[in-house]
Amino acid sequence: MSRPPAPSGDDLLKVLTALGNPHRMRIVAALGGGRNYVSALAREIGIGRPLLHMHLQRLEAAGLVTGTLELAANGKAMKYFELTPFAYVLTPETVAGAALTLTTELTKEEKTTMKETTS
Amino acid sequence: MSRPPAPSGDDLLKVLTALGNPHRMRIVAALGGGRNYVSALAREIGIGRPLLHMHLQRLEAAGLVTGTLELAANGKAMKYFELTPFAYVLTPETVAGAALTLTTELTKEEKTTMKETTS
DNA sequence: TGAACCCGTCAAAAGGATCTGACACATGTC
DNA sequence: GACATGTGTCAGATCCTTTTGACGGGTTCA
Repeated sequence: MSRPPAPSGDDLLKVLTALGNPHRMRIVAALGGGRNYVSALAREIGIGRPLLHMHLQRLEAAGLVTGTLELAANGKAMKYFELTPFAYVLTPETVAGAALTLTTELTKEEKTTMKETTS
Repeated sequence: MSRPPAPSGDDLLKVLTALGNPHRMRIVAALGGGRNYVSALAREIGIGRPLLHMHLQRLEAAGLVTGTLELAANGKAMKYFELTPFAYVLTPETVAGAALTLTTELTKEEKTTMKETTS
């Protein structure tokens, strides 16, 4: 009876767009072997460091990985990333449930209204 | 012990990019209430018919929905879409496993090589 | 001081996804 | 025939994502 908590629509959307990319899937795979720092990861996967930086940001924003800036013994600052243990189930029901709480895709009128109201 | 079959990397990628879109999540939600035809769906969701057509194509290409062109009693041809019962589990392990079989993201050299070989 | 590492950010180019407004075709009804 | 319904497709505009190269900063070690 213990069911995983139903994610909000926006959260699930962030997770799906985060994982829906070959590079980011490979990053998850690479981090499966253990934590690693950015430059080493870039070499391992074979992409540039600024590019990897952006992908890691996206994964972290979705809550799938965690970055920690640490000072190594030699004094160098290194940012280690590791996997967050996540578990999402994708079925018509879970997707439909999440879709109900989506706040995205507002019409242009709604957007301008929100800007006016917020400002 | 019965484990859902591990999807290939390309398949999972298609599913993730298909579901990682607010409109398509809402389409899945709408089809959860039962099958429907394109024009009615477009009105229900509130988007244009050509746009919905494209989104349905993407969902069908990912194997999440199925379309059937039927002749209604009045002789009109109507395309009904319905949900395919799918179930994907997203964990670091499943993603990592799928990433190993990714064929996308070839380097430019590989791409040109394939073109030459294929032609 | 220069080299070799590490970190981050930025602007601009390139590519892909999304969206819209036409168009063409068919059918049944007023 | 005109109209409302359904189907599909297309070109072009637009927007978001991805990618690259060039910066800036920091630390150790020879």
